[in-house]
Amino acid sequence: MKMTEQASADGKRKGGQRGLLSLVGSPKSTGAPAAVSAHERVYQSLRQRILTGGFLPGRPVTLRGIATQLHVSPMPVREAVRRLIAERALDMQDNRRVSVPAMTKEKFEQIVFARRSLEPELALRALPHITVAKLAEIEALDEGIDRSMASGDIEGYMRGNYGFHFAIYEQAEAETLLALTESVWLQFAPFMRMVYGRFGTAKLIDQHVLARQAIHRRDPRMLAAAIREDIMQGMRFIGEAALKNESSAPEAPDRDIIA
Amino acid sequence: MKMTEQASADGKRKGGQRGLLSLVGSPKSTGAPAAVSAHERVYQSLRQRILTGGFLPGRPVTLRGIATQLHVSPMPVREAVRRLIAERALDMQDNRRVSVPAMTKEKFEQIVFARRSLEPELALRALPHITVAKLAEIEALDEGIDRSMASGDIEGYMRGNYGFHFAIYEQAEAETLLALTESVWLQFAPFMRMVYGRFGTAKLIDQHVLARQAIHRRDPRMLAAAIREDIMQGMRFIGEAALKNESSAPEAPDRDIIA
DNA sequence: TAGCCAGTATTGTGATCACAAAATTTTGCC
DNA sequence: GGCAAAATTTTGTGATCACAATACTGGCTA
Repeated sequence: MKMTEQASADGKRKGGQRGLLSLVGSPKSTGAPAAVSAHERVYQSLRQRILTGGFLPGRPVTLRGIATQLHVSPMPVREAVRRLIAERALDMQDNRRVSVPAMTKEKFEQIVFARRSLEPELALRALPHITVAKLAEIEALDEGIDRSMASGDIEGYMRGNYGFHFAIYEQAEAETLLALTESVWLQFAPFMRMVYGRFGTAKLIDQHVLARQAIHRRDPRMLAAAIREDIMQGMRFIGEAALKNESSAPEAPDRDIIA
Repeated sequence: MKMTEQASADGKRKGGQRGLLSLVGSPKSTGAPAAVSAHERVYQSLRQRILTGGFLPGRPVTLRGIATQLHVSPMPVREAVRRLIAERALDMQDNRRVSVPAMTKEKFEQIVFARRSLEPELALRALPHITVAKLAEIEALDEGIDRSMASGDIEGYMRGNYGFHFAIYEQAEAETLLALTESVWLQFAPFMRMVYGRFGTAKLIDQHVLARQAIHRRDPRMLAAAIREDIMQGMRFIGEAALKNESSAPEAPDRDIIA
């Protein structure tokens, strides 16, 4: 964990400088060229990193550390981190230490429930709006996933999997439900990454083919079932794998959840 | 609910001062006496105000304005507002103008779906953990609601209604699902308030009695049904009332309440 | 060797300043 | 009088500083 190219570490600088750090984060969905704020770029960058498992749960994430890595002052980092804490992607302990929270059995089970409640519905709502061009995009994404699985590229797999699901869900025109689902994904992605890191992606089966077929046939019932099945299969794999070595969690000091 | 003892409104102050303004916000659930940060107090204050409909949708909420009202610098307000934006309780337009977002038909429908998906489940999970003492609390809350309804105290009604539901849901020991639900409530509360402001609370029927009976009888099925029914009845009332004068909202008078 | 304790470095928090983009008000012109 | 353009104020954003609380490190004692 080292930081290349320290900038802005020098002395006096006047406020309001923008436009540095031009190629860090890509906006979540649209390709808007508009000038986004620094904290938005920081947010997107951290978000991407969380979704691909770039943070080890429990390992502290410091404002100044991120700031230096991203060549900004601590200020925009504070706002981005605060936002991610609100989305429950990050967690601040009473130490004031910020980190990706550890997974617990209870939390995991709630996440599965939330996914099952929300995602099939999103897919259902999306179906009528998925154009053939969009379907082609989705299929390309899925083939990328297969390549990542074969080559053991965990980060690529996770990015692809997220992309696949949300390429569908985003068509639902249901921002409110989508936002809830995004929060849920942010909460389990780091854990998913840890499990894959330990057990590899080789044993994974691509459950997306059924969903692709369902979209192609415009079959709502089949699509909802496929998504539901994908969730259950994937989460069961992760859950079981994690249970396997419940034994020696190096530093999992039985954190019960205090509001 | 006003803020006595203005502090820190004077000029120059060095950084890092805590502990002024000690009795503004009450923590969300626990009665922890710990020293909470300023932005936490600001957050709780804004949150309470949003949940009781203290902000008019669309009316801009300025950082410095809130800061002055709450006797803090703009800094903790920034963090609190950022957090509420992440929870979708507030919204920032591309003008950078922050306000409570307006309700749309689509958003409303998604909120109803989310509530139906999450809240009966929370009640179900809560049931085994509700002690008789807790039930007494819940019933007292409900009786407070009746009084508020009768006297037309909209803010009291809304606070009571929130209290009633979350007194139950908090017993579910399901923080993850609870957080999702809280975000949903933050999104429809201001709209709810607007509708009640126009049509009053007199026509409301207290649907909570069934839930109270279900808890008393320890009947899970009945409890889930009662919650579901409460959601549907309440949301239908609001939805229909709002449809009635789809025309134009006649710019309600200036209300400046500090939670 | 293990345990503790002081000293140091690091971290989050809050305040304040500077600046650009908006919004708002005032002015100027027909 | 009406309205566009200019001047002013307000607002969000980012940087920097100060400070208390926490984490870390080294050396010391038993």
